[in-house]
Amino acid sequence: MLQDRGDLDEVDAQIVGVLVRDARASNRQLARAVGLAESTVHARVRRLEERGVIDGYEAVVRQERVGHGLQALVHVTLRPGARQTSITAFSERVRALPEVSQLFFLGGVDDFIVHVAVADSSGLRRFVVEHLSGDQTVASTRTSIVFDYRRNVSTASFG
Amino acid sequence: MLQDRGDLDEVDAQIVGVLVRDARASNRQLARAVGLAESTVHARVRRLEERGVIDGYEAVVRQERVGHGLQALVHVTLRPGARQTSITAFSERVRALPEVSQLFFLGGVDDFIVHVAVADSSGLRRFVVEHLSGDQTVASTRTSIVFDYRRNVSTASFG
DNA sequence: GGTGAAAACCTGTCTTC
DNA sequence: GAAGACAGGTTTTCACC
Repeated sequence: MLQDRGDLDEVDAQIVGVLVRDARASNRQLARAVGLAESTVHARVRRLEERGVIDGYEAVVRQERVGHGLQALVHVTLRPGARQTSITAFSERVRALPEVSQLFFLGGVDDFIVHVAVADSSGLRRFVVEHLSGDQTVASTRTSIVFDYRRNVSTASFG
Repeated sequence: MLQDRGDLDEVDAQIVGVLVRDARASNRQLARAVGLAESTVHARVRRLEERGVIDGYEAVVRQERVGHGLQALVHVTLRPGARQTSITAFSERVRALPEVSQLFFLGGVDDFIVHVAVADSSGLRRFVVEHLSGDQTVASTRTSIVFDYRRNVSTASFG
């Protein structure tokens, strides 16, 4: 895997732009979009994957349609004495929990923000108590309900 | 689009589980994974899309490889008098900005948390000043650097 | 890098159960 | 719902530019 950053040319940027919006776009669609041959865009997509610019392709699931009607952000502060190892351990453990959809490790007042999707408020309470407050390394938590959540697949970043 | 929630059967849950991890999995791969015929999983995937369980397919881009070396979460509080309309307007405007990768609308102390990806700290400062602090409806902001960010594509949620 | 062409493979639809 | 079969599209490789 090479180590270049931010040097996507026009065409790569366009390709990424299409794939971010539709991971299943065919090479033919991509070829039309950028004005090159199918085999060429195919090679470029592969290079983007190899370089790690494209890190994978995921289906977007509406959590509320899978019985996860409630989302929350939980701010977590670890105990002041927490070592590197306990931070890593906490992070690894939490991130493996099925309720967790995202984990941010932060600089600032809070050490982590955990984005969770659960069935209802009792599921949320159970999650926080069992997996966060109950952890020895956790000093405090603060939970905010997510009313609305938007992931951006904005046009502007990529051609 | 039907309106059922959380009633995925075993097979649908497995299919979703595979597609969340690899949006480009073929019907053949899915068929093998769940032990049914290709045409059958094909029909099931379509139903999942129609029901809105699967909301789309996106390529995952490593922002740091596209010249966006710095990510931050910006907590935003709007002015107390902010009306429904100004909240909506703020949300729509911010979410369309190319630096914004996610927007959470919250209940609690903060009204919004904005996840941004920018080139560097001066880009971050510019973003916050120009698009957030500068907004009439914004009362205050608090910015935290994201040291590490994990999106979860955990096995456990889906069979 | 880019290309067209060929082979292997996959999707989408239809018919049947 | 599930399955096999088929036509048309798509991916992948390759020899050539």
